[in-house]
Amino acid sequence: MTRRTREHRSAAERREQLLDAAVEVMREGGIGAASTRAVAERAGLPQGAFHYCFRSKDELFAALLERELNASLGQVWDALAEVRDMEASIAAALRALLDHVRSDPEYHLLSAELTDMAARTPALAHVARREHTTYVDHVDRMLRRWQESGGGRLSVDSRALAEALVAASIGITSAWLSARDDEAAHASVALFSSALARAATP
Amino acid sequence: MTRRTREHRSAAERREQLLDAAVEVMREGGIGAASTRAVAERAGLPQGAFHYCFRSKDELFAALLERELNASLGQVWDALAEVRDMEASIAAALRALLDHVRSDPEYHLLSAELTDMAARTPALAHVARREHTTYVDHVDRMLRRWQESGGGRLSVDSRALAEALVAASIGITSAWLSARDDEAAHASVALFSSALARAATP
DNA sequence: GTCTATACGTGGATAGAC
DNA sequence: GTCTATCCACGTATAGAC
Repeated sequence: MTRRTREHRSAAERREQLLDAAVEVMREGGIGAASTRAVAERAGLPQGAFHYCFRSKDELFAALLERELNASLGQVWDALAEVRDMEASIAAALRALLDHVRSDPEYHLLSAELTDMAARTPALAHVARREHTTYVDHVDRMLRRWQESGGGRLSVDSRALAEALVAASIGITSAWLSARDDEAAHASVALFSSALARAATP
Repeated sequence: MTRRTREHRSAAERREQLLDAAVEVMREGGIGAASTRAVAERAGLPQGAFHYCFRSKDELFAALLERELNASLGQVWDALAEVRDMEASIAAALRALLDHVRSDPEYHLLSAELTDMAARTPALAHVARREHTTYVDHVDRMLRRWQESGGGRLSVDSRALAEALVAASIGITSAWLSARDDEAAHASVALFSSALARAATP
């Protein structure tokens, strides 16, 4: 006497369920692996369910970008505001990020793929843009907080430094994902921390 | 009296023709758009032609990676060896790279996508790795040439600096592709040039 | 070598029963 | 809201004619 019908769930819940499933599938096989069938099956739903949660596959991608790209990688930068020594705090942030990437490469590979896709798709380009701006804003805020709470004074524009820190973190991440060279990555972290901290503080 | 049969070309030529077509198609629609049909059609060949030039689509991807990822972006770094002022020469290289990206964003978007794909695919991961290493090697060589030809002495390991320069260039490129913010990109170029040059020379 | 035709699978999306 | 069945377009690959 198995139950033939599924629990009744709200559309919103179903959407989340499908988005989670989409991430799982994509982590393993990239964006290309995320067919509506594969995603629905992973979510434990029949394929038809897909289309009363999302009008189309494109709609799922849009929702996914909104949800995932804003996923808080930001917190690795929070230490910036707290530690007094700029070099040490940059190094800590970059190392934390690198640890995160090394512990979950598939996710970061996916994240890169999603960013690419957003940048290429006219209808989604604004998401890529906004996400990047938000990220830089956050780092900028941490830098200004550090300054205001008496850590010291920056000799460069805080936003320019934030932009460079974000670029450095993307570069280190992406280099590691290609080469998987721990030593090289740590050397880059050290060099960037020392160089940027010295350039940014008097 | 139109000709019914096509010129007879060597398999090698056909392969190049298909690879060129694949790049064109992918520039416009990303990797996903490159079906064997689309590629063959773009090359002006019947779809069946695909399979006596490449055993499978995977084989085309492998060939494409070998050909495109080694495509010489390297030359933008050649100035490193020639200019005496380290900060100026780093800035020149990064600016040249940025100009290249701005003049052909689709190609660089594709390049990023190909790198991602290579990193994710076990059978191709070594290509991603080798390509990155080759790139860093090249920058490293330029730095040592600069040193040997009397430009000055580096106070850091040349390879570590090369690694950081490559990471910086990837980060700046990728940030620009997402945000399309010229001002931010130029600010990053300036900051990296000044910070890294000062850290690397006594 | 070159091309046509075709087999066969997969994917997105819909109609309509429950 | 939930699910099944199905349509149709597209994708890869192959067989075999020329």
